[in-house]
Amino acid sequence: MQAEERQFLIEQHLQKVEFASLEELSEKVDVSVSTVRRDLTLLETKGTIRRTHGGARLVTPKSDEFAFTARDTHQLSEKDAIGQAAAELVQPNQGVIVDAGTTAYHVAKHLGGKASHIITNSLPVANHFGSDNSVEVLVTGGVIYPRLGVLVGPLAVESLSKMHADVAIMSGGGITMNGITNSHALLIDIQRAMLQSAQRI
Amino acid sequence: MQAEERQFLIEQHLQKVEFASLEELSEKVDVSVSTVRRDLTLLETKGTIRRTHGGARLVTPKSDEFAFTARDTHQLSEKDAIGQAAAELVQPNQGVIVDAGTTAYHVAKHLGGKASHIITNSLPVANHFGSDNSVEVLVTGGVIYPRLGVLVGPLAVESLSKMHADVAIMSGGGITMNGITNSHALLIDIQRAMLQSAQRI
DNA sequence: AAAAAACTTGCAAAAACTTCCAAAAGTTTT
DNA sequence: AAAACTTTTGGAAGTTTTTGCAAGTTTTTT
Repeated sequence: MQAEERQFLIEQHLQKVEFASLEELSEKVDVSVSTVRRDLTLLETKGTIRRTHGGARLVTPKSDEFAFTARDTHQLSEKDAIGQAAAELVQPNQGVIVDAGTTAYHVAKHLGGKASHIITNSLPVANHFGSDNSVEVLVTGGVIYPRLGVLVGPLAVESLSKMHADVAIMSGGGITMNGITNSHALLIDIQRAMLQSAQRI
Repeated sequence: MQAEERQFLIEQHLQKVEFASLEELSEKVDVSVSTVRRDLTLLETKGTIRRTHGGARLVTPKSDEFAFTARDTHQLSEKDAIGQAAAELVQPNQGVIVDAGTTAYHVAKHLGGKASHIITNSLPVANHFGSDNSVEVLVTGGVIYPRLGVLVGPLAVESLSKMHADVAIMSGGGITMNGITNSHALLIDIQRAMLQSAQRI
């Protein structure tokens, strides 16, 4: 593979996952970490990415429109690690429901080329797969909950009840003795519907 | 094989794969690497290609991004003018259905703060109003038609049939003696549903 | 404050590039 | 049809670039 092609791949991969570790990239393009380092410094001077300790991240986050991505810059590498780990629980060619929420979003980023179809009520997730031909993305209907990019309301619940998936990736606001909780009332109806429609949560 | 034919093949191959190594090209056109090198320097002066270490790449990357926004850069000011004019046909606090398509998108941009609610199956339109509290945005469900960001399929049609709006902003692919036409078969069902659900088209 | 992980710098091996040359292929002249 | 000439091709020699590794330094974690 060519140096330029490699750099292009790195850049492209970062556009998808927003953050990537050196190891990850090294493995992805099959060269030593040293070379990836050199590529990253090069791409950095070009301005498209920014180097960080242990990896690199995109300079201009992909979907900046939603408040959720703004919150999202904290603990990015941790969330990314969670995302990667959770994505590994999904078997190839399974159908996956992806909840709205920052953590679920990070899981979704690692689902490209793995899941056969993805069901979501999250606009950021939908956007992320907008030009990815490898997965079929089903968007539930609904009204947009401003600033979060979540589709809510009867239409969302109703359409979810007609769908089915192998796995549902969901995130909760907190954990109590009685189970997982969430604060947004509108979201609860939807999460209930998701629980109904998936085999494994 | 002729030299010109060979160079044409190289160019054509690069148009497909964007990047190619010397080895790869040498094998493809069955000449030595030296000759490929010479061909590449020639093609480079011609301007269609750029040499790189170990190979060559296309000058004009047919790069990924939304086909939507790519198409969209052409005649931008004209489309914007159309958008503004069409948006003026909408009365304050009306409900508006917005079609997927670049022109309809430009109309939508002028609808903020005017329409009371917007119904759309276009992800770009949905994103545009994602953090706008002045309008309620209803997104139809459906599967994402890759690269265009349009929601299509039965769910999209079905959900549209349950909605109602005062105006529908729609765009067609062409105009014939028999009426307005559109090429994408999947989109036609949706447009029919939109026609049913709006008072004025 | 020590240990681990990640980074930088310098270096040697490997890969790729350029230049030059002789053989092969193609043209023109005799 | 042969001879003389031009162009193209493949390869060799020497130079430059790239790559992976090791030693030493800095940053992060425990």
